[in-house]
Amino acid sequence: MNEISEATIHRLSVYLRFLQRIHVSGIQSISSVELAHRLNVKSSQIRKDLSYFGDFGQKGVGYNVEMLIQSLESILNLKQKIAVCLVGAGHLGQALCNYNLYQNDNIVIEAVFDSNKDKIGMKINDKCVQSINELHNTVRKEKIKMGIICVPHTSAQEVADLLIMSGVHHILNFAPTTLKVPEHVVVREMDFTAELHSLAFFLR
Amino acid sequence: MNEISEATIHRLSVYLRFLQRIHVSGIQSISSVELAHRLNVKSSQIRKDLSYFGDFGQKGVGYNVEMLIQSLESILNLKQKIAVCLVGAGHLGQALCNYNLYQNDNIVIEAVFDSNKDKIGMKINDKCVQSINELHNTVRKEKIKMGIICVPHTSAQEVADLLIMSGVHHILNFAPTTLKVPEHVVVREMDFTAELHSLAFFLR
DNA sequence: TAGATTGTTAATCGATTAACAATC
DNA sequence: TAGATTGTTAATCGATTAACAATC
Repeated sequence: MNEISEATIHRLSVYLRFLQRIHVSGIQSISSVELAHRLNVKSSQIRKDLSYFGDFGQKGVGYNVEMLIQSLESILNLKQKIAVCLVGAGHLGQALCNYNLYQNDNIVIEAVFDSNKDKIGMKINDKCVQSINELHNTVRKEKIKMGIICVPHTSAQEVADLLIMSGVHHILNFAPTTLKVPEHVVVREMDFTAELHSLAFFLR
Repeated sequence: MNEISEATIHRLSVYLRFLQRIHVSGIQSISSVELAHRLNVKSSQIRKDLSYFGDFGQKGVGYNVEMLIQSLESILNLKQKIAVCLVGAGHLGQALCNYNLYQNDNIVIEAVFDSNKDKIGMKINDKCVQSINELHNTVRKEKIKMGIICVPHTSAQEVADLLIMSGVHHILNFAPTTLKVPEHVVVREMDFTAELHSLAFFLR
């Protein structure tokens, strides 16, 4: 089997989101051409992405929306609850906590940490902000699998090291800095600044 | 000349950020090998990325940090002020407004819009939240070139259309939805959910 | 001069796309 | 059966990397 690319996985998530929405609005079947048209990709791209994981369509007919949603959720590991922690309860961290409310999936922020004494004990979206010193214990107790870093860039590496030491090997990094991590750790960078710079470049 | 890829531009921004930091700490020269090591890329990647735009290094010596910063800022169009507007003054929008304070570049949020009457008139980081009805006029008056969308996914397309109609053709979209835009419009998606799903996939 | 490092070429690698046989 | 659409192959396209001559 060929390696599954990050780009493919990213698109599967986009497909899933769209399918969930049309499912709610009552659409029961869709073709790769129609899906491609709505999501600005090529239909062959969609069929290829799906083909890495199985046969989900029916020739001459298309895909059953409900069934494809189930399959994608299963592929993406979204059938079981995934406990996540968030480090850094500043503006962005608080926004992300609240944002999560809108999601209809099983990825749940179970703990929020900060190093600032003024923030500790504060309630955000029903979660009490804990001291970063609690991180190691809470991660174990709550079986936390993923970490979201929303601290200033000056402490992001330190936080990443702490997460990894505590057994969290899947990290979403909002801090504007490049993290150094061991090979087995998976990091995704949400690089707001780089995207703005890229837009600036294309202004001409 | 070959097409410059989006990936290259993204990396230039990452290089720039790192160089700015080491410049502050007094480092005056760096080689592509050292830079590559710190930023988890290959040194030949860095040299190739730069080669699209000119010769910035000195053989046998490396790159002058100050000079390379100037060159990258110029390439990325960051020498002049770029006026940006933000649509959607919810938690995320507010966080981004404040976040911007930390940036040392010329990309400045000049206006904030919302459709919610309770939000209009509110002050965020010294900017008064304006009604979305003002968008068209303010964009012209303030010469706004880029838009950041932070509204719920249900109104994101509508906001994108309004921005484009008002002359804003460079959009950073934080709403979890795929926008349909004309070919000449540049959109970057900050897809928080897709990144989380991608991490979920790699949990195994 | 010897050592270091660039800029660039050519090779490699991987991802996207078109095309079509299979089949509902 | 005729029309539609999948799953998959092979071709294309583009991006990354290794290697090295040039040169500081």
